Amino acid sequence: MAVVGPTAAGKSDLAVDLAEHLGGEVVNGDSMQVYRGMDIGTAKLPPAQRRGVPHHLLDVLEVTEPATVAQFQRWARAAIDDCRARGRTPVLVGGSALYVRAVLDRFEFPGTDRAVRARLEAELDECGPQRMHAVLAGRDPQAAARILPTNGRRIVRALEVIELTGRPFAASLPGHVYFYDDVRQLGLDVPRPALDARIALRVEQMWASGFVDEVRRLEAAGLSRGRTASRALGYAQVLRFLAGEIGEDEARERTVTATRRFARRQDAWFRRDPRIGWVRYDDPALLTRARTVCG
RNA sequence: GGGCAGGUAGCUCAGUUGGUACGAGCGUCCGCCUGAAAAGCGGAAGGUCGGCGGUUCGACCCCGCCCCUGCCCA
Repeated sequence: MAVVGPTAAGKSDLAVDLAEHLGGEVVNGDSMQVYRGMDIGTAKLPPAQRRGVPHHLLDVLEVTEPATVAQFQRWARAAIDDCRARGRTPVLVGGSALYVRAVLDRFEFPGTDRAVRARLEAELDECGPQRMHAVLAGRDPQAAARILPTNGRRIVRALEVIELTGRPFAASLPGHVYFYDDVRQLGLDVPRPALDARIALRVEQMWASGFVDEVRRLEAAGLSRGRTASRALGYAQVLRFLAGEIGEDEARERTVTATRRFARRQDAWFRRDPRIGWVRYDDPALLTRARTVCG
């Protein structure tokens, strides 16, 4: 069972409800809640609100460690297998669309290599994306055609994969085909205006709950050195505030707008997946409907 | 009542010494996305340039009046 949808839609609570009703356990499907200490800013469900339902893949990384989809895929599948082996229904919950798909769908990630990656990134810095794209076009015209010449990140990864595997890089997502036999996906549908209001409220509550102090603590533990964690919504903005680059109010406002944009991107990912059964976030019979979707 | 500053995209503002608004940031909408994905990248829609009149071949840019906003003086 998977619960997806944009941020601030109420996925975490619903996941606990479902897990209780299904006799299951929650598997986190959120790219940032995997970090220990990143609690307020990721709206991680506090232990007290988990009502005794086991949660997997929360707090498994230090903020200085990079997170990757491929590693997450292995962990999540292991957690899912573990639940099933014990006869418990895994409820994957999260808004990181790529993470969720990587777990649920037939996704295979070609390997990576620190040295190769570092070299290509250095080249990108020197030559710029346009010239790297030209190189890619020479090695894999198909991939080059699918990747914009301005997107340095994707160009580098494509070149890395080609170099490591000696094969062309697909450069496009696989189809919506499940890796598991019986998967149900529930999407929480929140109309834009309501979503925007919830995001604004959430950010306000984050600040009121001591978010800035949380970031300050994590920064002391090396947050800004973390390649992945330092980019998290809110954390990135507060780090800039702590560095004196912007004011605190500006950091908060930017967190709101960046989160709004993120929510729209999430929505775009999930809306495209025809397998998701949508339920209004404010449906009075939310749980009943959700259980219907569960089959 | 007088003076000054300003009224240009949904918002904040740039801009043209008079010749089709080059706009920018934010917002909005849409798309892409395979080891950083709460990341990265792309595209689109939006303006009768406050109103009316005048000068001019031609005004958003000049002149007059009016309206609105802010500040200052009475």
